[in-house]
Amino acid sequence: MTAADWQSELRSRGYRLTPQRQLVLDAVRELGHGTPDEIAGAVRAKAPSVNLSTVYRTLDVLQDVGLITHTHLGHGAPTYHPADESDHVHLVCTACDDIIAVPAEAVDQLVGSLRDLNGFEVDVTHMAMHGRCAGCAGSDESAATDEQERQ
Amino acid sequence: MTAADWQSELRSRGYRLTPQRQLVLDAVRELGHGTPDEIAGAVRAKAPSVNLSTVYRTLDVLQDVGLITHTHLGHGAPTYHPADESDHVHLVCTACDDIIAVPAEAVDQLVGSLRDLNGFEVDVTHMAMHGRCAGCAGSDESAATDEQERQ
DNA sequence: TTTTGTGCAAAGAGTTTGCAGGTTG
DNA sequence: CAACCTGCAAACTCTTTGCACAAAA
Repeated sequence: MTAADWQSELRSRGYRLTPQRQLVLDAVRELGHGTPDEIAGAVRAKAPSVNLSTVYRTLDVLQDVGLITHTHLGHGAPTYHPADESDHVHLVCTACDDIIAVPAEAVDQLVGSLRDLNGFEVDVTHMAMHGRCAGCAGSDESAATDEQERQ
Repeated sequence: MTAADWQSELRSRGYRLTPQRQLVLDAVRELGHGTPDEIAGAVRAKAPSVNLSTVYRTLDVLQDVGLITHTHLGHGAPTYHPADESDHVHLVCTACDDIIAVPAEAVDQLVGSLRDLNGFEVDVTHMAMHGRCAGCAGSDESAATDEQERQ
């Protein structure tokens, strides 16, 4: 998407073009993915005066316009990323906290069957799926289960 | 599970039996599912002096012992429920906030294919799946997409 | 020049933690 | 009576909001 594109995207929805909005969008694209806090950090590297609350408000605007989206990996802050990024599902290992991205096609069957059975249109990218990765599922079951996990 | 069962479950793990732990477990079973706050409310109906932080600590203990588990429906507080409850996946509609429970068997194929492809053992009950329910997916697409959703 | 956006500070939800005193085994 | 648990208050993370001023159209 070119600069003109996102600018007109904002304008057509009644939003104004501000340097802060450009900076936040740039930061999300630079980082690829990041929490509001990380994004604010990247923005502040260029413009130290930009406030955190502005970052939050701007993320909402950019999301409303459809330029970015967010995913919940767990209990913490969500991660924002450009909306045009290839769709993928996040698998979070509750034992080692590793995050694995798998192409959305891997869960096409699931999406299809939920649509057929319940008419429910799942957005698999919005919430991560939790479980145990290959390494942790194979190794000592009980030890890993004992770990603190508030996710 | 009988009273003796959960008592020995706690004891065998080195935990002590306290009235607070009994009350919290009872509350979770009574409610079927509830947030820490709701559970605290139910507990306080019987014992007003029980502190919220005790409820949090107790939920951790009961979960560690395997008597209860929790599910994340979205951005807010998690919901705790008895561990022996029949497994189901939660579908959360981002348009109308409706929550639909579907049997875990409905996603068996997904679990199987992720295990085969990545060796990843998904716990489908831990995180809800977001999307649009039959009613909302069918009706006015754009209007619903405009809604505020921070989940 | 009207409307929208920003910075700041304060407040809000949800959760954790240090500590002194109380309870369990 | 030793180890553990609880209540309380404070702190912490993440996010939202009211308001006065600044900037965009």
